[in-house]
Order: sequence, then structure tokens, then C-alpha cells
Amino acid sequence: MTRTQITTQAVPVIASRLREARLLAGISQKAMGILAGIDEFTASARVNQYEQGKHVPDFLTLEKFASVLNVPTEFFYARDDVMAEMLLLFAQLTQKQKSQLIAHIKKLNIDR
Amino acid sequence: MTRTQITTQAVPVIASRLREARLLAGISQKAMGILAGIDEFTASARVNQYEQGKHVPDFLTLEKFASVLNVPTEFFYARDDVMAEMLLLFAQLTQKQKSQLIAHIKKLNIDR
DNA sequence: TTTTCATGCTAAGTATTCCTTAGTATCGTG
DNA sequence: CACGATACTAAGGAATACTTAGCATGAAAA
Repeated sequence: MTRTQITTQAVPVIASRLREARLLAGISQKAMGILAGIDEFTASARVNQYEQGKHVPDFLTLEKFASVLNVPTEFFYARDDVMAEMLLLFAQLTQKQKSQLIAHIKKLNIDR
Repeated sequence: MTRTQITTQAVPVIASRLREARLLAGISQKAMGILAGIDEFTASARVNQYEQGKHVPDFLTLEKFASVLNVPTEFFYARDDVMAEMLLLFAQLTQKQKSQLIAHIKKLNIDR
């Protein structure tokens, strides 16, 4: 069986996804922190520590970042690039499209 | 010391998703912990604290649980049920199916 | 050029949270 | 009744994050 190789990375997944999404949004580390509700005097240091992989933001904080950056929270935990891309795309769909897509995937699974 | 009471869910997302996936797999809290590499004498207490929402497992630990329970790690962070279902289904697809599905979603986004 | 400011970044100590230990309670079964 | 398995919890020591107080660089204003 083929198993996804779990390797220890120089920069942790959460750190790099966070940076990736922030750069896409085109705002500074400090600005992102403040928009997420972090105190303005600590926002810069904290966000930088997150992006450097020095510390790990808790779930609630990541949910706020997700809201600010307009990405699904799950994106920050996606080690696999294909999964990450799917998450970004799926989040943009309407509720109806999401339901239809799920029905579509179920058919794929059955037919295998 | 007084602390601001944050509107808190009865049971946090990670906690309930973890239990949901474990029950689906049909194993005990202790067994899941041990299979994920936690010391056998602490596995029961730790996993229980996770499922009660008393403590939060770090990302690496959740990746191990995901591997044991055969669900994508992102599932544990999915607050939305539709997203959660999609994650479970998507994880079961072949690489080729995943690519095709992504191409399909991209068309949906364009046509909107 | 010089000053100023935004940005990214870091060390260190305090604050906060988790992990381990040592249990309790309950249920089903031999 | 034991006995084991399971779920669960309090408390303290261990580990990690958050805050403070900065430094370095580059760009833009003066």
C-alpha cells in the first residue's frame, strides 16, 4: 500500500499555510493580527512567531485568521497541496453547489 | 483572577470530531491513544481529556489519530458538517479522481 | 543625506496550558 | 461476588505560548 510520507519539515504546515494565505491577501503580519483581534502591541511578534513556526496558534486564533484572510480554517492544517487547493475552491461554492458536489463524489466512491 | 467569559460551545469542535471518528472506528479511547503512540499508562486519561474538550491535542497528535482512524487530519477542525462530510469523501478518492474533481469545481466557480 | 516609519524578526521571562500520576465510578461477564 | 474494561477526573510538575522590549533593513519623506 502507498502511504503518504510524513516528514519533519523545516517550516511546519500551519506556519507556511498561514503565510501563504496572508501574502495572497496582501497584508502585513501586524495588520493580520490586529484584524484578528490581537492587541496591537503584541500582534507583530505573535504573528511572526506563528509564521516562523516558533509557536503554534490555537484553533480559535486560526479561525479568526481564516475569517480575516477569507479561507476555510481547515486550509491551515492541510499538509497536502491537492487537499489545500480543494479546500480553497470548495469554500467559494454556494451551499447548493456544495451539496451537489457531495452527491457527485458519492457516485465516484460507489463506482470504484 | 477574573477572566472574560467567552461564549463557549458545550463541546469544542476538535473534541466532538475526534469522538465521532473514534466511535465510527469502533475502538476505545485507550486503544486509540496507544495506536497513536501514546504511552499505555497515560493514553486513557489524555484521550479522554481531548474528547471532553478539557485539553487540546497538538497538530502532530491529531495527525496520528487521523492515521489510526483513517480520516483526513482536516476533519478534526471542521466546524461545518457539510465540509466535514466532503473531507471524508474526498480522502477516499484516488489521486486521479481528486484532480478531476478539482478541475470540475474550477468550472463551477467560473460559471457562477 | 538624514530622518522617519513600516515591516519582519527575536530573546527572555511570565503566564497559560498540557501531560502524567493516581485515582473513582460504572457496567458487563465469568 | 470478583474482575476487567471503559470512561472519566483532580492536581501538580512539565512544556509551551504570550508579552515585553527591543534590533535590522528598506523605502520614503524631509
